Amino acid sequence: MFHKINTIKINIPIGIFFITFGKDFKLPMSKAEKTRQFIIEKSAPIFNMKGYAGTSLADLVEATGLTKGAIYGNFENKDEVATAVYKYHVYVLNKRIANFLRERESMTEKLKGLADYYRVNWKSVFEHGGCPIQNASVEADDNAAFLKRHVQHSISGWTKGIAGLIEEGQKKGEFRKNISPEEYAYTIIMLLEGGMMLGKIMNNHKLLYSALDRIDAIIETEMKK
Amino acid sequence: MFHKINTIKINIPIGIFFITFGKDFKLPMSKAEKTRQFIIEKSAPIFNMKGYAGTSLADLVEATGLTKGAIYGNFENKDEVATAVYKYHVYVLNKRIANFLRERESMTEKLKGLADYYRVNWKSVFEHGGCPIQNASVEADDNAAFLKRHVQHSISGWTKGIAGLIEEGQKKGEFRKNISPEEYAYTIIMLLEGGMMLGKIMNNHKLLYSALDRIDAIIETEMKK
Amino acid sequence: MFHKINTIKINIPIGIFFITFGKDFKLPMSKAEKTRQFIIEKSAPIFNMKGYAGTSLADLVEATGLTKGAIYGNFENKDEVATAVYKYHVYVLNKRIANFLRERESMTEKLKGLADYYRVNWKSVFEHGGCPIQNASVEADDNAAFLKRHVQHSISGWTKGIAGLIEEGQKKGEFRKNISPEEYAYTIIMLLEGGMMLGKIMNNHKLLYSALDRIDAIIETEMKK
Amino acid sequence: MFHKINTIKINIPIGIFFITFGKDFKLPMSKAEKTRQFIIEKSAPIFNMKGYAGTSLADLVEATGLTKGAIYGNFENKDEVATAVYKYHVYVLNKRIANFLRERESMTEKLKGLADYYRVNWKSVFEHGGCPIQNASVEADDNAAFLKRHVQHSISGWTKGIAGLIEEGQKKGEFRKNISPEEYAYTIIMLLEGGMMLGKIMNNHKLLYSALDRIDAIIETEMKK
DNA sequence: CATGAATGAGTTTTCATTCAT
DNA sequence: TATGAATGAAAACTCATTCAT
Repeated sequence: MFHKINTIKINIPIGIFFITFGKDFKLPMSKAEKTRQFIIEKSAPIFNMKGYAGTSLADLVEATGLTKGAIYGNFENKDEVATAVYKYHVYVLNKRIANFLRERESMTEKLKGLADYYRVNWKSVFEHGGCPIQNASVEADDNAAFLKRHVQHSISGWTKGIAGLIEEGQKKGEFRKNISPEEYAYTIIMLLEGGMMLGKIMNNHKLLYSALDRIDAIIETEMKK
Repeated sequence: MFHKINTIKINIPIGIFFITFGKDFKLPMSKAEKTRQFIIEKSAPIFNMKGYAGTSLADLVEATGLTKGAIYGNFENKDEVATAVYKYHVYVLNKRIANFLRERESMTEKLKGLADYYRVNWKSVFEHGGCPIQNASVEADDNAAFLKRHVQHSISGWTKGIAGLIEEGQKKGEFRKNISPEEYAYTIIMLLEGGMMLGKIMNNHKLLYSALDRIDAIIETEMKK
Repeated sequence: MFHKINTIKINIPIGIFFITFGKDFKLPMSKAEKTRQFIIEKSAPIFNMKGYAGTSLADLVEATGLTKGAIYGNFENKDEVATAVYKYHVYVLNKRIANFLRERESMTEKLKGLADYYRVNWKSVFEHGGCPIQNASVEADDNAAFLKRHVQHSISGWTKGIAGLIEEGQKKGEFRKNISPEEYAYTIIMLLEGGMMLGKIMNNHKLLYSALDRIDAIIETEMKK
Repeated sequence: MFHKINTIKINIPIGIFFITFGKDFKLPMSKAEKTRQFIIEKSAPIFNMKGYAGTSLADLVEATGLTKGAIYGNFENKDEVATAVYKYHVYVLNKRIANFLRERESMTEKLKGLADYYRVNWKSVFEHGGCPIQNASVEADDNAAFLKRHVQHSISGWTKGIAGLIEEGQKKGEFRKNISPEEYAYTIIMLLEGGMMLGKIMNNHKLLYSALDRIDAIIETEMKK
């Protein structure tokens, strides 16, 4: 569980990603923190499926079984719930991917593992409303402006994580030295998100797979030595 | 202007895209049709920026200067306005791209022109809320279900348009015969949408450009003979 | 058809009832009169089933196939339509009962025929919303005040019709001289309306029949010599 | 006051009527229950005078001094308010009649007391919109269908109450054994409702009295031994 | 700290009515 | 006279938020 995010920030590299939340350093959670976390976890799928504007406090009351008062006791307003939920989504995604990649050793394997993660988990992702970063990205841009900087931050983080992997691979001699790690990181993310979008709306995971295959091909033909 | 879309459907190939709206066959518009069209055009940017759930009838009243009654006199409900607006967005986008590509002769040029269109127009697209297909795609999937089939239809149409171009290029000997037109069409769309998403949320059109450049590279290295 | 009700009033005794509309003296109807009459006839069942407050102009538009403008061209407002419809209901009811009683010769037969009319026609009456006088009576009293005097007038008319029958029977020696025709008229109406109300709401026409049987019994035991 | 009607049902014979609400067993009311009851009591005369379709939420806001939100916090929708109000009307009517009859000992006296109740209270009943069962009966049948089963239920209840009285009288030797209690119960109700309807719309309580007198006469000549 | 109850401004939609054509 | 199109007020209902307890 993540908590105390406003008071204590600990950056621990887990696998490839720098996770901004404690892991082995969990402080015992106060009741308030537990409720806060409970609200976040129950609200997360709702926000991801209905969007920020489409989710009402009544939805959150239903999802949590708590009262509006309880929600407002733990969050200043709906924006703050949405923000916490968004951060939670990113945290969970990062952690899951980190776990998924942990046992892969070479950077090539780790990078390809990113695509594998979605090959394995596409169904669950589709069913829970798709990629939270994509959803937030599209809605935040004009309508839920308070989310924008968080989305930017998490995309930056993701980019840095992937670029770090590539750099590591360059150091280890797996990848060519003359490629831009950041540029390839962005390319991978674009394909991932583009594939996710098409696959989900068209009810056809093969479209996502096609994007993932292209990522593999890029690694194989453009990045590997 | 487009009108009579329900009664008279004329498929005219404009450039690469088959546009489903009259062109030289415009009937004189009734007052209702004019008002309907007026509402659609004034509402279009609002819906694209605020999303379906984020746009209220009061927003439409403000944008159009008409009364709620007038809007409900011309549309059955908010869904129907949103649907008409979405179709309008797709129509306009198709028409603009068709115009943009008109003078390009080879299929290679036309295909690359698609990327060029966004190189030229990214700013205006960003300012008006981004790609309407992307926006609708993300929101329609779970929250605005009534839009989903329209989004699917327009993505299919777009795919067919691009695939048709590639086939034509294959016939003309510009492109390799052993590639799948549809698969490459989807790849191009994914890169476009992925690049659009990243470029917009990060306030950095160079990220979009990077996707567009990769489209060019794919044409050059994988498609051309 | 009835028409010109505002300009020419002809009281003709048809059977027992004095009908306030022309019968053999129909003037040729103007187009406006025809439309007016058409609106009344099509609206009549709607008002009887949904009530005055529950019937909207949209309902009338749907029922008539005409436009709101057409309705407002022929009636000053919804009240006036409702009033005309109410009068029409009363007229039709009176006429039907008059027809039903025409061939009965003795006043006893005519009086019992009133009950018979409902024994025969209860189903159709139930299906079209029940007794229009009862409906209007209940609604007019507080909510549709403009109707009240018309309801009073028609109940008076109905009372006078029945009382007239009884008087005639007294003159002919069928009925006792010492009973009050008006009082018995009211009693018959009360039983009719009470039976109608119970029968309809309980979905049980036998309750209505029970009221009708009591009317017969009263005639037999209290009125007949 | 009545409350907890859904959780605890206590049937106590009060006079002739079995009342389905606690009497000496009142639990302390929660604030919500108090507000709910407050809304019901303030809304009751409005609904009885204006009818279901004719009563708007704004009317209820005005009558209660509460906000729409407060009303919707205590009732799911307008239907539910109307239903609760109808039940309240029936409850109050039953209780008042039960009180009125309490000290009468013989069943004959109780039965005649029913007519007496209206002889005494006709004015107040007229002023508050008439008989709520009649009003609901007429409107529920076609327009406010959700009320129909409640009206049927309360008419059944009323019938059973009166029939029970008659049976008791039969047992006690007051009434003839060969009459159908239920049939006479219905006859009494019909006369009551028919008289109420005529008396109210004609602004003439003597018409109601005439129905009440006939009830007395029926008891005297047909029921009593 | 959480609840229950309320607020008031907001939502979408429908109303009776009007009026230029 | 009838239509098509609009109005503006009102309809039912929901929203995010507050606060006494």
